[in-house]
Amino acid sequence: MPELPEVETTRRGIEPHVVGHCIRALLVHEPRLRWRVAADLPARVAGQKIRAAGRRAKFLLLELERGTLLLHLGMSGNLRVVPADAPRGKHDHIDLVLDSGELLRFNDPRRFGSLLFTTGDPAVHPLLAALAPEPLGDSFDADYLWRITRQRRVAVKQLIMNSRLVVGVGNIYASEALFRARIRPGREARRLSRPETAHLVRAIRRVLTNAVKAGGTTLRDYVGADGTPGYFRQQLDVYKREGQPCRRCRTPIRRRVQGQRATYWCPECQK
DNA sequence: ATGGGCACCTGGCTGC
DNA sequence: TGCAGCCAGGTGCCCA
Repeated sequence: MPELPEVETTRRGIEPHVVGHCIRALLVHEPRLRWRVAADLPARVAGQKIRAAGRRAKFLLLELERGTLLLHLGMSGNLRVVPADAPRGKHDHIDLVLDSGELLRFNDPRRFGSLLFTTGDPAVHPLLAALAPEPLGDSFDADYLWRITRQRRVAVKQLIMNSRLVVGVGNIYASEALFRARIRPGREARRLSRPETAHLVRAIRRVLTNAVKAGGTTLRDYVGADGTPGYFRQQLDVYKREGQPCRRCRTPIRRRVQGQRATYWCPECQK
């Protein structure tokens, strides 16, 4: 699913439809998500105004007057703004009914997503507290990546997908960023040179930024808040391109499984 | 502390 | 056509 660019695209899409609006009702048609939706959640949020729509890592944060809704899209989730009378489809699990006549509709075939609520500071919520810096924020720089890679023997691809080290980078953009940085995904993290850590930081930031500009990557389930797909797929250099020629050197792109996830790279360009 | 593997769930696609 | 098997954008948890 949804990695940082898809979540950010969703956030930008829903923001103008929700901020300043009041929640009329929360309809939970299927509470069995990654974590069961609390039975008292509808009563707790009904009547509250949505103050802001934020994001932390891959979580969408809807800040209410008293508390914050934490929504995660999992692997296959999407959030759309639809008219209140739009017919429900398969896997439409949750509707947030707004006073505008629209609703936020959460659809998630695999139900790996989640909807949680906290009345405290969301930053200290157990699921957010241990999260690493944002890859597009100031604290994610070459010094930081250099420091956290020094003692680690894990493959660099697995390292950049570890949300305790850097958030937002999922399986697609990990492969893409490493191609851009010309680093092989299987390299031990501690073997990266100082210049390579700088290249990798720049590559991660550039790939994520470009993907946000394109509205994210749609492989199957993902659509933005207005129902349109993301267009970054056509810009992918390696992901899902096994056997196809590298866009730089024409060498066939390779695929292997690393940490139970598919990894793609160019054996010629990446060292 | 680090790292590996499993689990959670549904559905699309491939190949026999 | 049917069906088994594999694959998929995430990540918490358990174990070594």
